[in-house]
Amino acid sequence: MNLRELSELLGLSQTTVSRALNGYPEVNEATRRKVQDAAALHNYRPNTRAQGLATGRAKAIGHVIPYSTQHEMVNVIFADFIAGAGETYAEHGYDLVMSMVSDENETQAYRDLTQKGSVDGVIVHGPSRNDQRIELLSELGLPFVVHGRSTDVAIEYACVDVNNKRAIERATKLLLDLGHTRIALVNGLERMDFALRRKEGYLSALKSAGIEADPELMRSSEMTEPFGHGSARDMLRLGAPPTAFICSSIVIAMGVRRAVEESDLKLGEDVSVICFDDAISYFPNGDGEPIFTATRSSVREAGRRCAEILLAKIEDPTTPPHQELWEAELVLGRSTGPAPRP
Amino acid sequence: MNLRELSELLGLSQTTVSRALNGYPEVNEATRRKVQDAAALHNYRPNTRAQGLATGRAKAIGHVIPYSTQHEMVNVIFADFIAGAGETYAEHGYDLVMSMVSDENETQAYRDLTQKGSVDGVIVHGPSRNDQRIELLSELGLPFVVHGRSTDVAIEYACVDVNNKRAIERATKLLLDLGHTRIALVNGLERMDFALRRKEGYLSALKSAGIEADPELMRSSEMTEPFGHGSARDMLRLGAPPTAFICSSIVIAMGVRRAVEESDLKLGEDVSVICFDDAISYFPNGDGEPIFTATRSSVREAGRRCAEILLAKIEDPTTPPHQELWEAELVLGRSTGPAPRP
DNA sequence: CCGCACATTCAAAGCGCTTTGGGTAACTGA
DNA sequence: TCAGTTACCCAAAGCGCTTTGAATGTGCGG
Repeated sequence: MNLRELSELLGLSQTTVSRALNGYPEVNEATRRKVQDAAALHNYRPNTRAQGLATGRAKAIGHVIPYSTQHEMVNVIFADFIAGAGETYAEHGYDLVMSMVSDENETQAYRDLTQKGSVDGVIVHGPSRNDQRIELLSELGLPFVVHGRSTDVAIEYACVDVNNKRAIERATKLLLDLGHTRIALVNGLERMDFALRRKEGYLSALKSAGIEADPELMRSSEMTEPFGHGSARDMLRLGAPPTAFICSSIVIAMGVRRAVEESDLKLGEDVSVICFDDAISYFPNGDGEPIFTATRSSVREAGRRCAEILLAKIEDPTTPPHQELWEAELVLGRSTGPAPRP
Repeated sequence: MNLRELSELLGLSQTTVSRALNGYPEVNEATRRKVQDAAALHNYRPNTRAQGLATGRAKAIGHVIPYSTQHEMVNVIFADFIAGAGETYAEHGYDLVMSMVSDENETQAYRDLTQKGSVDGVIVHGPSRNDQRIELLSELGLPFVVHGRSTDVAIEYACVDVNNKRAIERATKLLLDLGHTRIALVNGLERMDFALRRKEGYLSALKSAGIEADPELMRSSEMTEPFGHGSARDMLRLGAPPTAFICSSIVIAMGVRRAVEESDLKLGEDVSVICFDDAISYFPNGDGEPIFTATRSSVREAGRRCAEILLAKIEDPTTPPHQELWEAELVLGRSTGPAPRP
């Protein structure tokens, strides 16, 4: 059933039917009612492509996901973000289109997306320092919101980010206050902006305490469980092992915990762990009392918020770039305790 | 730059330009070259919506994701599946569109998708027993592939599934052979077809060994870490605790391990664990020797395969529904050992 | 030199929708 | 009664592409 058929059925023009359904005022309420009923009855839904072609809007938001053996973009965190954003899209009648592209084609992918007109805007994931995509997108004039931030970018852009530096600074401070001096940082890939900022926070807290950072206690990589495990295992074998770990993700923390337990050490006693908890739905940080002491900020909520900001920007392109910086809460769990006596 | 502009620029008709770019034979090779060069130079990309409207194909595959507080569809496993499917889509020039819908609207969502013509086909996720979506989709004539299977569905449909029953049957058998008799099953939601089949495998193996299933040793829920943890903790407190666990997911297994360690028991000695390992990229089952003994089947590979089958079906609608049943491999890790002497 | 086949190219219709720019009829006030 | 509104509805253009059907030019055998 398309518009023409429906209008013929009703003995009305396409114009009137279209207007009736889209809530325009210049149509009699009785007529509108009739049209709506008929539309519902025949399960009429306007063809998106035709509608898009006519209006110039795609009613869809793009998420460009580079795939490579280097870095897994489609991960646990991403999944939760998508879930949050997706709900918001749904509420506003937008679709989510994911474009997987091999890394080297990412730039082209944004160009294509704009040219092909298949989306009204995009979300930028996993910004690195001085991320080129931001400049590209503003140049292309495609509305976008960055999940995270990018240091050293001159342009004003919309984003939602957690105060990563502050969060990890506080976490480190807490461990220092508990008497720990050998504190390890098991971080995400340091070309990611969030990882850089977290490292800054870590370093800054150590510095304030007059402690020199030990390169042996800092690792960064893809945030998987085995990475956490391997890092902790190696570090715990050092001559002067750390008594505390800061992990950039709960997934890493789970790996660290495994290594701790394998070494017959007790979490929260012999070794303290604080992680950054993105409140991932499949890895809630315990059901009652949190397992890990953590800096917490819901990535799902971030997804929702990014979507809202982007949609607002699309509805009214004159809105200035909206930046939002969230403070993570520091919640106490069972994984931290005073530094063990030497 | 659109087709008209490009053709005017070249002094050719839109017809010729379109044909040149789409590889039709009735255009002079020299002309084609010129057109292609100009297109590349001006970064011309046909507008998807217009193209879709003209051809009747959307060049996009839909994934309908119900969101509810009941069940998290967008999870770790889903993310990896999407990654696999997405790569295949990309290779074939297809986009992936995700529609989030509240549960109760799922049926309508498929209807809408068909009507709106925004996708050429869909993937059905997480089929339950006698899943209504299958009938609906064949009725609607929208090509689809099911990831998993649905017991009690009369219609022939395309799917890619793992032999869940057989896999868990073998896993249970292994534990029985190792001398375990109190074997727990920590399963996914039993309205999911895969969970049902796994339970069948579990029960069938127990039965063959003449062991009666104990309801206290069977749990099923959303497959989160805390669920695994809680289940194992409770069961280990029983008068006759299990000496082995079968977990429907590596995520559950991680929770079980936590509970085991909290009880000061040793994994692979006091308690054995076998899990179903979907080879999720963020939770590889160890880097060298697997952590968990596991029945393994890559969900990402399944994503790829589902996509291929679906695209083939779309290219040639006459292809009969292709069903594919994979056997999971049973790989030995460090989490299993002989049953402890009582 | 003619007629025919073939190779190229083009104009125009159509995909299903929105929206512009009228129309027509009914209603208003003088 | 009549001009001026107002309310309602419509025909047609246009979004950017593909594709049908026709036109043009070219080369060939006769």
